[in-house]
Amino acid sequence: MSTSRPRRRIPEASVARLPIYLQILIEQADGGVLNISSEGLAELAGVNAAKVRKDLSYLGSYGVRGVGYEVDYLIFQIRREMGLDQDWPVVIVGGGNLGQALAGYGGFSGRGFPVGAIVDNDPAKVDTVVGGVRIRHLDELDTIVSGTGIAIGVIATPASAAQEVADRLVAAGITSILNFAPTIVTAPSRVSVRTVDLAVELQILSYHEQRRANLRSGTRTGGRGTGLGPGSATLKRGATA
Amino acid sequence: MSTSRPRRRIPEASVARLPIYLQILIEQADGGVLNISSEGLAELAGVNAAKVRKDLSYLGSYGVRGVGYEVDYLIFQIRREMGLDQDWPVVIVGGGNLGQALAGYGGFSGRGFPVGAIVDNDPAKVDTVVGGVRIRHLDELDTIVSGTGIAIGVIATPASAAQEVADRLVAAGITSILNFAPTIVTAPSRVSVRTVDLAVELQILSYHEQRRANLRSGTRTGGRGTGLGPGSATLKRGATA
DNA sequence: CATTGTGAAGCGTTTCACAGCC
DNA sequence: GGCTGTGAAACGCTTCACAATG
Repeated sequence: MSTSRPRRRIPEASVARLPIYLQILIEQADGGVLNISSEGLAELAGVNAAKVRKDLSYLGSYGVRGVGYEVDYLIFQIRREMGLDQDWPVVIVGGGNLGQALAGYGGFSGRGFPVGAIVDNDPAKVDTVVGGVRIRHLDELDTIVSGTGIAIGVIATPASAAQEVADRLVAAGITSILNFAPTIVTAPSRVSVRTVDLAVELQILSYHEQRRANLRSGTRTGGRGTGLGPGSATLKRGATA
Repeated sequence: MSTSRPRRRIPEASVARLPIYLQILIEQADGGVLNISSEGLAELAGVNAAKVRKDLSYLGSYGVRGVGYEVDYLIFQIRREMGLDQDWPVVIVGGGNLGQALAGYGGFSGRGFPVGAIVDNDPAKVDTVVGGVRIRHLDELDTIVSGTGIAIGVIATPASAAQEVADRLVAAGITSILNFAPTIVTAPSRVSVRTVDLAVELQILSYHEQRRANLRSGTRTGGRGTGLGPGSATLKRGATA
């Protein structure tokens, strides 16, 4: 019974929004809402209604003209299309601050990504328990991956270790990587890599913040003029922890 | 003379990449590299060289034909344009797992975003110390913001509290919000909001993971795990053809 | 007749390709 | 000669607008 098949390729921009719709739809379903229009969903998601319709159209024609979409059915379809009708256990590499937070944070397990394993190369961390999972040694990665079929690795190490860790994850058979280290990691094209750099997000905000400040004061900030010398740019060199 | 500001608006897509170039340039400078070509920078950033040149051109004409870009000078210019020639202290709302990790994570303070304050509404958490900062009560937000001039708020609460927290941040005078709660938060247009939903990132990976699995086998693998994930959707409705 | 699904226009981003300059 | 800076082409995403339809 091949349940599969609207196998068209969904544009990346839409793929990034479907989880957001899903989240909203689940909330609505919990609240007892049975149907929703593209307009209503758009409002809740903070986007344009036409965009919602186009996004949903990539899943198939699951709406009813004049009525809207059946919430439960849409949830089912998005889950199926996104591969969220199964759990995807992850292995977290790095038992430091961030790794511990990720392991303890219910947001992973609660949404279908249970923490299957945590590894670290620091013997002092090995065998401590975080979020109910015992930290194992990085060298056990191969065993863990082949033994559990885990497909997704999360890098929560310092930037300096990230590429090596990525290489080891790939060698162990991981096919998707979520990288929280503030550095680019590369992998063979068969492996998906996404990098989330928390400081980059703040830096983007900083740009807008600064731009508003400049607009308010009308003129350019007198501050540092022609200064060729990074006299002040010598500030903190990122001691990426 | 007159190094007046290149007051043009930088496209968002470029704004999002400049911090990445900056990171790389700082590493290069630390390694003693004095000059870099768009080609070299592109390689390190994992993007196309023309893109690098176009991105940098929004800052002004800071390259030298036939030679490349002076690393230190470029660092200085990107910092200036992004508003990173000053620190932007942040206030973290939520002293739970994620809030603690963010506070302890050197990646914020180390890159110009020191944690100026942490607040929580749980009396049990108030006065505990995280990452060297004492948690204060949420109600002190106004005092904190007006007293310190903090402009950026980080939401690290459960989804259910996020919108209310956002409202309070805005009321307190915050003008940029980085939201880690898995929900949309809205704010007046004068306030910048960015949402980082860690589970969404994993869900995007899931899509690609699942897509690869389907391509390999043609039909859906039974896989491990639960048939239907968490949540309440029980309704399935017939085949999907 | 409210609302979907979708061609087509509009717009921002990426990439090409080469003139301009050191 | 080598590399930047940038018009122009190509691309992908968003939005419009409306015919299709339960």
